[in-house]
Amino acid sequence: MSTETEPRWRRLEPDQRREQILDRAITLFGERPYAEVSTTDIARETGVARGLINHYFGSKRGLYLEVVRRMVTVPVADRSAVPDGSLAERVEFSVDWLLDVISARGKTWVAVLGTEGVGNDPEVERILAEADERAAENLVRTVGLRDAEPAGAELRAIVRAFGGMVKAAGREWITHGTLTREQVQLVLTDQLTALLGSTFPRLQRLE
Amino acid sequence: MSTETEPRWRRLEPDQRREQILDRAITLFGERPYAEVSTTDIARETGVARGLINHYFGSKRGLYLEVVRRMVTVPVADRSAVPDGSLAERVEFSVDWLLDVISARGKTWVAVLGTEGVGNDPEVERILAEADERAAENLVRTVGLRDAEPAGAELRAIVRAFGGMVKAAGREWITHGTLTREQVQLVLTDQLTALLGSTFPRLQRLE
DNA sequence: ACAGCTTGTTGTCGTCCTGTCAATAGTGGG
DNA sequence: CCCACTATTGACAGGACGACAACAAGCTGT
Repeated sequence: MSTETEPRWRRLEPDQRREQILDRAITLFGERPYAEVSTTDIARETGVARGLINHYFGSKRGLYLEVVRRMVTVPVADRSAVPDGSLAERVEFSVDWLLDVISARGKTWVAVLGTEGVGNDPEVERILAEADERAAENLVRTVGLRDAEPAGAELRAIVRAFGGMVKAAGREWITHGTLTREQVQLVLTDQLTALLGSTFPRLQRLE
Repeated sequence: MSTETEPRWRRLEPDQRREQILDRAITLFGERPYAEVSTTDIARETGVARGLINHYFGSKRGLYLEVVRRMVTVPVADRSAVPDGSLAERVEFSVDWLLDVISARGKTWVAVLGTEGVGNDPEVERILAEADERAAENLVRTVGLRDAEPAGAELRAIVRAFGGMVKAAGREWITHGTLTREQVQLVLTDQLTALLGSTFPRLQRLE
């Protein structure tokens, strides 16, 4: 009779375990509001002791911030595929690429950026602001406008504002189904073209 | 020696007490994230027993939903002051009115709509969706477009999307100070004019 | 003025959640 | 094969939330 010394738990690399917990947390935080998700739930579903969460992330809040950080990280566009044509063409390409990203994340993306709520949270705000900034910079470069040109700050600001419309339009498309992808594509392309080609120059003259 | 029988607590009208608690809750939820605000805090600052909160709002979550509902309620535009001129003029007027509203709420408004986070909360989402819808309807009427015209649903959808840019632009102006009110005014007016006058007609032809 | 009654308000109790920490047990290296 | 390292556990203490029964403020009718 072989004495089965089956271990009660496996010892993993810190990064692996960390990732494991983070994965479950992303799912759960995407399903219910913050307060409704207990660290006990996350631990049980991950199959680890609750204390391990605190060990890796410090606190429930720390884990939450990691989730947010992970979810809002937007991939960088492959700039080699950007056409050399007119502004309108480059804008069209960029918008299409943006919608691809949104489409790929689907409902998960909505669970992140779809819900706004009351509750001043400086940390979360900072994370989201940085993500927006990166996305805006990325878009500006992809479209081919010089970031270093005068009034670059204003340019990025209005592109960030445009980002707000991208999110809202994405929600109309993905969650509510009130607009088709083609319609969203048309609206955003039109708007961004007008913003960069017509409004932005006038904005500089305004000062 | 007059026996001072000073009551330990005053008995208020339900509506008054409710309002009192709600006021403090709005302040506190605006300062810290949901989990950091305890009902004990709210009760202490309001000067009532903690149990009273549960009596009036059922649960902490119930109180929170009331706060959200209260904060996102957008006033209705006074339509008698709307000019009869061209689309561009009416748009300009509407945007100016919108910025007045935002300006009046200031930092409080930002505390509400500024923070997005992870956490799928159907209730909150519904409240915000309804508020967006009302704001969109309101804007459409103010600008003078017939709501009943064909493709009214699409029209409201893209106006709701535009609302996302209004919020984001408002944040740039109010919190970050990266845009002036005049700049925001110009951007939003331009964008909305293009959206309604040029993009929307093409959108209908798309189907 | 006073007793009675309505109901706004309190305080406590049980349950659950979170953060800390010492103890435990996988497991790779010597 | 065994030991040291450390990933992981389990228990403990403080605190938060929701439920509920008891209490008292203040109006009402006499």
